[in-house]
Amino acid sequence: MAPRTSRSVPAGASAPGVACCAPVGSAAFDESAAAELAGGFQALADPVRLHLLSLIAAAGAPGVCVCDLVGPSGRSQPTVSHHLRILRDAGLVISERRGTWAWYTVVPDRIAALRSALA
Amino acid sequence: MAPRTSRSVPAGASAPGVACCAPVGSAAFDESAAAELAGGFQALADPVRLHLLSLIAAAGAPGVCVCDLVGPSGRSQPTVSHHLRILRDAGLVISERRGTWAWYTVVPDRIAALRSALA
DNA sequence: AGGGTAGATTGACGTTCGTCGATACAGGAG
DNA sequence: CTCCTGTATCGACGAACGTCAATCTACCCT
Repeated sequence: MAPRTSRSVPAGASAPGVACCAPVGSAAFDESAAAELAGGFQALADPVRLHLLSLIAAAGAPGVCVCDLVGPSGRSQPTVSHHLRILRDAGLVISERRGTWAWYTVVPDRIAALRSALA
Repeated sequence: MAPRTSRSVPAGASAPGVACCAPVGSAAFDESAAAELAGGFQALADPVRLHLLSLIAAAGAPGVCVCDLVGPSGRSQPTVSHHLRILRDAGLVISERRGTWAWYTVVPDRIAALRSALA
């Protein structure tokens, strides 16, 4: 029993031990929204990126120069650039060139969107 | 210049255009905390797991039977079991056997902890 | 123009991930 | 006890990830 397709035991579920499969009800969000959110969380799913993001966020409005991120991260400069690109592609930070240097700033709205998804 | 080790332009930084590297200040969190958080976010970094978690969360206190998760996820039963194990290892859900079936419930505190990390 | 530096890109390597089929492990039904 | 069903584990495979050395591009300074 329990026809393994979507819900089973539609209403009854009174017999003890046969009460499988409560009505899950709302399927929450669709598949594209899940992929969207997962992409955001995937950008956070790395200690180095989390560290970089915290450093950028702690700098506030002026942002942080990449030259101040390579050292604390303990990774090579290309690796830091790679992670910053992932954070930027995820919409969590934005980059701006000021002269020779590149400055990164957080996107609070994007972070808030991910936070609100964990309601 | 900019000795690429930790912060650069230690004091001077007076010449125009040489003002790189603002003081990042607080290093936010240490490395082990970053790994801890990253592990939590990594569990969320998959559309299937996000979908499963939303289904489990929508069920509330009674939880959800696995037999009701395989269908909506669109994945095979072993794959669903694999993802549920990852969610459980991350502390986001807990599993309980009721007779033949396994029921999953969310751990609100753990989710709240991840949400608060996105301050 | 020429030199020097900050940052991004490329290519390669080993590791981890997501997926499934096959199989093993429960626990109820007869 | 013996079937049967729901769930977890195992093994394997292709894809994606994190990392670095080497290289390239953009920009400032002289």
